[in-house]
Amino acid sequence: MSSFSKSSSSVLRSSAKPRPRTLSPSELFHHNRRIASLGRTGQLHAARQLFDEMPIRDTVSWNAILTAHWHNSDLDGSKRLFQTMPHPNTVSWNSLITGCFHNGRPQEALHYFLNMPCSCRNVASWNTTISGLVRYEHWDIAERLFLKMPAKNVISYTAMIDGLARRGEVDRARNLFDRMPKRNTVSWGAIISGYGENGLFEEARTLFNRMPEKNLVAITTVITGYCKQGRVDKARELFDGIQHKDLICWNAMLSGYVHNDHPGEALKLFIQLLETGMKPDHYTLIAVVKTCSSVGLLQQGRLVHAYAIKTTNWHLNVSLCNALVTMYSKGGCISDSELLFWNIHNKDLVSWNAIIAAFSEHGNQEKVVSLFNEMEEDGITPDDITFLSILSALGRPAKIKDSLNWFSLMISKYGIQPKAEHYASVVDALCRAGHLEKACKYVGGMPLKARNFAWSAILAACQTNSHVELGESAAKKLLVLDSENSGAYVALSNIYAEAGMWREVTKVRAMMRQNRVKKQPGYSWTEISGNIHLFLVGDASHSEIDKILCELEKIGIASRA
DNA sequence: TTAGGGTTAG
Repeated sequence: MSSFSKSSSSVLRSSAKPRPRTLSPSELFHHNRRIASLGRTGQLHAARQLFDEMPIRDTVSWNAILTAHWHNSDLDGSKRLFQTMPHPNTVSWNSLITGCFHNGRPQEALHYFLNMPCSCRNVASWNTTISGLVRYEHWDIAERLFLKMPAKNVISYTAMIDGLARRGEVDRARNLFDRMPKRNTVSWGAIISGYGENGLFEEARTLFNRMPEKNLVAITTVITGYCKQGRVDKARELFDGIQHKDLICWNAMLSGYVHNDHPGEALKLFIQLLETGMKPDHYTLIAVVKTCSSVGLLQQGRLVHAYAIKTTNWHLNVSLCNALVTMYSKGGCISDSELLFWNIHNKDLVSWNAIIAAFSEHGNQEKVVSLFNEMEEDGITPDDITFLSILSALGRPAKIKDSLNWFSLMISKYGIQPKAEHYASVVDALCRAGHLEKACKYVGGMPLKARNFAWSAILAACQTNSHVELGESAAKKLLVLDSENSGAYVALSNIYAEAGMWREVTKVRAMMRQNRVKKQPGYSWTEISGNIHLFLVGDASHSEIDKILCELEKIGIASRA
């Protein structure tokens, strides 16, 4: 009865053409393709509507809608479809496994793989599972499956090579590469990238030279390798030689400039990229935001933020948000930083580290600690970088007891091995609190690698406290570790000058000349209405220097004399 | 319709 009334009312309501009761094979094919494409482009609702309205469906239609659901973060929807679909095939199982991996559920993916009928498994099922496990760093199970799989193809070998290299076992990866029956450009790319990831740039370059057909992916890997070595000019040479560059390649060069502190080149390259008509993605924008961050171009950074909001319809990438949180903080706008942070839907460890570092740099100790607690309540486990921000915050103003407590908590409760920077933060706190002797004793118990930072902190403290004797000893220890440390010479010379020990000042300067040490001049800059104003110590070349000095005099930090 | 390599954030 109800079905009768439903259909009759729809007949009465609709003046449109009656819905066809079947589809031709070609129509079915096109409907299936449309569902897949809508699913891939984030239009799950439209995909589902089309699927629901289809008078007939085949397994391909079911697989397409199943994939569309997990593609749009609805893994449970995919699972329901899988249970109700009439004839699940190998592709249905494989798609579900892929969906589990894509939605952060590697255990479930493995469960489906192990429970699928053996007759149903094909080489893609094995490969999907192995590469997914590798992505989640479940190395041992991945390797066990690889050894167990009945017929390996070039994709299986490549997935395993990638896995071994990511695990840091690049020699084993190379061994597998040498033994694999057939190689293609992807396998070559995987091993070259593996060497690059492990910092073995020479090996990467040698293999690249031997590669039979050098494609864009391999060239991009080598560009990244050069940039990681700091050889941006070599990277640029390679980049300029590419005829048809894609966006990833542009992004690699761009972030190479950013990481090597060449903001001017980065911005020039970004403009060139825009001139090609290519549309920047979040990788591009992260590089630009970092550039703005490093040179204080807050207004331009805001424009990038607005552009990202507009082009993604507010679905901002989390890494880009993290970079923006840092940018606003470095630009002095901590409130914008915080506002943006709380609006990130899927905050990750880096997001929390970014906001904690922001408040740490702004000297807000209470906020740093309260954010740390909220982070834990949110189920995020802190890492060494989180603790670095906390320790750094507790040094200004110095809270010795807290600093030492957090330091031991980091080791005992969280199992994090302190790095040089952590020790340096504690030493810095001790120095700032005036406990210079205690700080020196503390350095004695530190690993050798960490001492460089620590002696620098002590030396700086000696300078502010005019502690000549300790300063001398700290500088000597630092210079034994790093004879070209210009900061050490300058600090020592300043300590002597402050104490009126001019003969010693002359000696230090002579030592600097002898060791050919040069002090890099320190610049500062600010951005006003899009113009950059650059300042150097003792520099009076600014067009409005008189006004500037007048203002500085008013606030008591300069004299026009 | 399912599987492998290159560019990210603190």
